[in-house]
Amino acid sequence: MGICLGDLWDEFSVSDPRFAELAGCLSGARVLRQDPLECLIQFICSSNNNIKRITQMVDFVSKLGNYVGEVEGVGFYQFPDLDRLAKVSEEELRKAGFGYRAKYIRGTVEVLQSKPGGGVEWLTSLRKLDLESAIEALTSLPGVGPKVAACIALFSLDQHHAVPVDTHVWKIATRYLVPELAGKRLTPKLCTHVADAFVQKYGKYAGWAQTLLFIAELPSQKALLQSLSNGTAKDVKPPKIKEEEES
DNA sequence: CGACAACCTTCTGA
DNA sequence: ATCAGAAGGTTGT
Repeated sequence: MGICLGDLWDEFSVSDPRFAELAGCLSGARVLRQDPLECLIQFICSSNNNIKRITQMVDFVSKLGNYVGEVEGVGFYQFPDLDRLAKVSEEELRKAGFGYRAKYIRGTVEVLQSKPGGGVEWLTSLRKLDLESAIEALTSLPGVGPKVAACIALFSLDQHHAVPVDTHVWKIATRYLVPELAGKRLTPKLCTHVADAFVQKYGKYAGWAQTLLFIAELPSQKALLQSLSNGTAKDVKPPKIKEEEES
């Protein structure tokens, strides 16, 4: 029954030689099956944003939930439920640095709360829909466009062939998958086109393929991959420490 | 449909 | 030191 992770990477490697080298270094990579509400809120935070700030924002939301415990000096919290999230005002979120995403979160929480059978139940029920319907439902939420919807579908709704197309994936795609589109600007239509191309090439687990290609492209991973192939992993430079001001 | 500006904030590179 | 530009997009026109 279950498909083995190794088999999956091998399968991708057959249809794409580039995978062979990547899968060697990142063979343990996998796609999480996140809690849908947590995933939704997190990816609303991610839009037009950088990883560092996204992390701060997600930390803020997490700490609204119940404290679970501490591991190696790091505190952990239960992700807040819908009712808890509903108690946070747009202003509080803005003060916490959410910017215009504050009203997206507010709006989405409100829409979810208005769902007859319950917002979380509604979200979870999207697992039973086909990808297109799930995306359509998700994009009805404020702050959720095609990219964020695809992320939620892939990372929490069992839609393994959902392919989130953002600026990174677009660059990857125009380099390896659809070179004829290089130079063009990313429109919603081309978004779909790229996603389809991924599915055509990698099949029903296309989202997993996209994820591996994507993380291999992250600067942090690139440095690591580079050092691994050089055998200089121990020479990776530590992150730069902020200089103190003299006054 | 496609193009384009606006949107919060933080960080980076020239 | 300063400042445009980008950062895992979405929305409205």
